[in-house]
Amino acid sequence: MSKNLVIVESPAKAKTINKFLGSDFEVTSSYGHIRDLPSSGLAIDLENNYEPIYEISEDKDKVIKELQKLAKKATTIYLATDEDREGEAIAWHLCSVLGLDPKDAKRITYTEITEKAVKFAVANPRIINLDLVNAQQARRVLDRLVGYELSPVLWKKVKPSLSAGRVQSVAVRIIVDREREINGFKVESFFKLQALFNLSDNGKTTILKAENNEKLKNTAAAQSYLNDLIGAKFYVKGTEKKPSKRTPAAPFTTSTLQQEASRKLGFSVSKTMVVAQRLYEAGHITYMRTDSNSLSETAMSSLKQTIDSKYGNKYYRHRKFTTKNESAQEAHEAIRPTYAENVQVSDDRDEQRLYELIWKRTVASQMSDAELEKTVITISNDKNAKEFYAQGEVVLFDGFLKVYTESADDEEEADDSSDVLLPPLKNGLELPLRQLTATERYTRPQPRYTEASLVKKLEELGIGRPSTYAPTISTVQKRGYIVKESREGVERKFQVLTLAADAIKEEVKTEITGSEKNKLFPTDIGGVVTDFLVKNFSNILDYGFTAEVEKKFDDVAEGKQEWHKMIDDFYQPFHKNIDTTTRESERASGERALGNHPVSGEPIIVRVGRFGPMVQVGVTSEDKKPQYARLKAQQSIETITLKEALDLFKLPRVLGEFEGKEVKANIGRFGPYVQHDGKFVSLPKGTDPYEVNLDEAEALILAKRESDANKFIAEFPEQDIQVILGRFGAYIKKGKENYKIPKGTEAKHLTLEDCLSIISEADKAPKKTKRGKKTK
DNA sequence: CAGTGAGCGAGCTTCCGCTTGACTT
Repeated sequence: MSKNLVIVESPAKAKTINKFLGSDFEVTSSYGHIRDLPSSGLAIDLENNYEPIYEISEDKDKVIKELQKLAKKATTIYLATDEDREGEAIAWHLCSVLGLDPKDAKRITYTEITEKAVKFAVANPRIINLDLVNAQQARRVLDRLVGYELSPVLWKKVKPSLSAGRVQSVAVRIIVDREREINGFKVESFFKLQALFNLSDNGKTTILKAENNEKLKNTAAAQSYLNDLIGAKFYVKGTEKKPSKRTPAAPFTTSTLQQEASRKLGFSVSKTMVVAQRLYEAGHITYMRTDSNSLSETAMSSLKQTIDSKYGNKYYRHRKFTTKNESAQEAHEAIRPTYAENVQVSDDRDEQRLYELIWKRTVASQMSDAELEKTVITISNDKNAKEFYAQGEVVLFDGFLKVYTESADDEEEADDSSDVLLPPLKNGLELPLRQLTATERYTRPQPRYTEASLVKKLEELGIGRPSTYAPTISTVQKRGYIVKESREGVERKFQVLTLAADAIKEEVKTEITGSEKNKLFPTDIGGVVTDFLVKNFSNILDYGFTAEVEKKFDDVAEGKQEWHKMIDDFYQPFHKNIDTTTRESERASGERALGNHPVSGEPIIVRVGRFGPMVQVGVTSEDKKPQYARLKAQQSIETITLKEALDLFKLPRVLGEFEGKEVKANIGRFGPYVQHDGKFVSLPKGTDPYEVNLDEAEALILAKRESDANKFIAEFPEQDIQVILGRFGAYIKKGKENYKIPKGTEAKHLTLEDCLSIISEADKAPKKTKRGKKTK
């Protein structure tokens, strides 16, 4: 039987294409890359022109055996991997594994998955583009050289197991730089003005809100401003109307989907990808790792139908979005619903919500502009030349806004002027002043990054790819360079001056400022590593480094540059720098002197030690050892003060005696605790070991005793079996193993026989094996 | 994950970019 074999990258895609091609074709997938550099060792032959030493990727043995089997049966093999640098390389690796000649192989590509496009591709194969393959090899080799030569320098000079790379190190730097910008930001206050007027219309009185963009420097300026307007009469000076319009955003790419899912649904970057993957595999959306904004012709015509029938033809507008990003490779379409007519696709709440987001964004992208009208009323007075402006904006035609509005990153205080309909007012109409306020406001530094806004920044810099944004974010957190945290704000006072009924009133109010939710903060080790790398390898840490090497990869792809030469030009100076840095550079610990101890006069320093950030008092001498203390969770060696550092030596604290035994508070490996009579009790969240008093400690000790007493529901010592009430409910413990109790079983009533049968059932079932790291 | 309360001592750690699965002997 003669058969044609088509190999794509993704199994879900294979399934779809299989439907288009008849029974003469078998479509299968490579599951991404099939060969790569082994994870241990450099695997690049430096003596032999940087020849990469590839091996079949772990866990790809089976895939390859299957491919080889199918290839043997096939008369023609089509390599249909993605149309980009990585896809071309996969096709090339497939040639070597399947014994094909790349100069003779049938390589096919298409940017939209429709029957027409796929059949056309099959009818018009080309051969492998070796220049493009070499560009990929250069990319791969450069990343390996950078990553595997830089990381060991960090092991020697900072701490073992750290990592550095072209992408992750710049990602960390972005966060570190921003944090320092925020720490160095000088907050200034100013006064903002707002006037409220009474507006009478047929006996009904409404309030007209007006502002003035003047910023008053200080309290005195605000006082004199209000003073000048005591007794003033206000008039309408003029009304101006301006039409404006808004256009919809482009359909989603991976990066914009991650940003919107974060803002609108509160999804982390990795959650978005997991949920999108499920929608993709179920056939509800197109591929979710893409950098392209464009929609296929077929998708656009089905969107037209959906919009016409749901909202009417005047809501439809044909739009073609081009991808702005220079680094985009556009091997896929934008992320869109596969069938625009489907609105409800899943019973899973997260899947359905993400799908709706994608649906709305895609549909809106083919809808008409929204037409708006902005009205500005200028208000003058009889005392001086100051003017106020009342602004309103109304939607004349909603267009795409009927379906979707993109949200913004910086959630500035809601814009008052939007959606306010201003009545037509005659010039010269008097507006009685209700009140005029000058409110103290504060300047704000740039906001901290969220996972999603970091992805946006990386994409702007051309760093990383759709398939790596989520893994990169998780790597920098796993290495301990960055933490995602929420932090509580602090109270801040602000003044409010109000002019009403010809009198000025002054008040002081308080607000909460600086609270953060799920933002990215650098750790001290992140700061130390960034400083070390910027100092010694500034070119690689440069925000533009990736963009620069990408240009060179492009030259290789276009056949204008030989790849070994390109790598050699980079590697020679880079490796020399690795050598000198290893030899000459000092160990980096971020050490900073805070001053001297107020009593003993000993020097006090902070630095990152083997177990993390710490304070050291004194230095090692013959008769004295220095004292150490760890920094608290949200403290940093960059910002801690001398006083805060000294406070850290208050632990362990002796709180007093309870039942004749000492009660101590301290912080241990598992967080803060109190210790009494040889027993440890963890402090609950919000209880500070520096503040906790004896009464609170006693209550905690008694509560722990109580829960310990209830902990053992049943015991069968003869079999070493216990039924224990744990944090997540009751469970069975035999020796060192733990066993779940089946749902619906009362733990209290378990007999020894019940336990034994649960245990033997569990032992029979296949054990969940953890996805282990490669072992040789 | 099922309950702990230190302080390595030999050998390993690490990159970026494609893609999903999680076994028989």
